[in-house]
Amino acid sequence: MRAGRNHGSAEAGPVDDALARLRARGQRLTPARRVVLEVLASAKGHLAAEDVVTRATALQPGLHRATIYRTLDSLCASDVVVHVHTGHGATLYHLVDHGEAPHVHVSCDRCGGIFDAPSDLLDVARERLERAIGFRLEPSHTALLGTCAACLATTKGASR
Amino acid sequence: MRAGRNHGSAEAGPVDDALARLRARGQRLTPARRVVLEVLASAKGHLAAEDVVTRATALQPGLHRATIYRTLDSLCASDVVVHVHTGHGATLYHLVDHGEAPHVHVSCDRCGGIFDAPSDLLDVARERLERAIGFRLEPSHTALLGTCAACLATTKGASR
DNA sequence: TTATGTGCAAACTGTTTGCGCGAAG
DNA sequence: CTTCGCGCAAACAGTTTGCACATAA
Repeated sequence: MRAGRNHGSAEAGPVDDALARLRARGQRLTPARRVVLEVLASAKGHLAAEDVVTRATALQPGLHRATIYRTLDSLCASDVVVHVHTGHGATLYHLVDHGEAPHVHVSCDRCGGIFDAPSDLLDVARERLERAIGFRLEPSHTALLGTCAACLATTKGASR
Repeated sequence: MRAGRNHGSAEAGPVDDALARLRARGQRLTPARRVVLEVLASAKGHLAAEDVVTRATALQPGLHRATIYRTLDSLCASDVVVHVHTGHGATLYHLVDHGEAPHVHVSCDRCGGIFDAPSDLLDVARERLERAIGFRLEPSHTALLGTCAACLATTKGASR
């Protein structure tokens, strides 16, 4: 019998799971946080703070921009949510899914698409940096930039 | 007899060298561009656009912010200057030094410091990405994030 | 009851844009 | 002379902050 998607705490769903971890941290359990977590959980992907604002205020009108930024901040501080810098303006957020392998993010310069890559993608680089200059690389904190396959195909033939 | 710093076009200095390449591109040769190139050349490092604004307007008062952003843009388009996204707000610019090996940038989350790493640091990652999802990685377009040796030392003992 | 989160308005950083004048080629 | 760059003001995106009030614990 394989565990399937049975991980984290007690099969309660990612939101309740996250809420539980928040409470364990001594954090307050507010409607705003619940909503933000729900948005992140249902998005199943990477959202910019502004996207979270849009979706969260749709679920709960009156919820303020600033609150959401602060909420995302505190959720990150509690390791319930992680953020990725993309190089293009917006920081992306997503729920930490226990049981899901952490991954590295890759972003296309042209279409802005975000792609997931295996978490060990930067293992070699990490070790080299550590050894060479004592730098501790945080592989999933930055999205790597480049051009995705689809965009490359679009430009096929044009050298530049 | 070794070439020493004798590279690029005719030992004219990086600025004139860049200006020559600009002209070759059919680009106009304006005071603003000259000044921006001088700032970048003398900085010998990575400058945020705002830093360039400060230094350039010091050299030539009246030079406008917007002009500098546009200038940096066009210099990048002409491959005379390159930019790096750091994840923290500001994009960094530096002159393309012919003869100098291109390098990857690494940035410390805590102190914001920028460090150079060998250009082949991401070779493995680049090949894996290409093979796996056809993604063409641009290794020097993003700064990798993490914690530098100095900042790690500062926190020595504190687990978090 | 009390520390902590929230709503609101406003500021702030980094960057872009439309417009008309001016200067490089 | 014509095209391209420049100065200016203004807007823009993304995010942060100070303050007073509300509320989870």
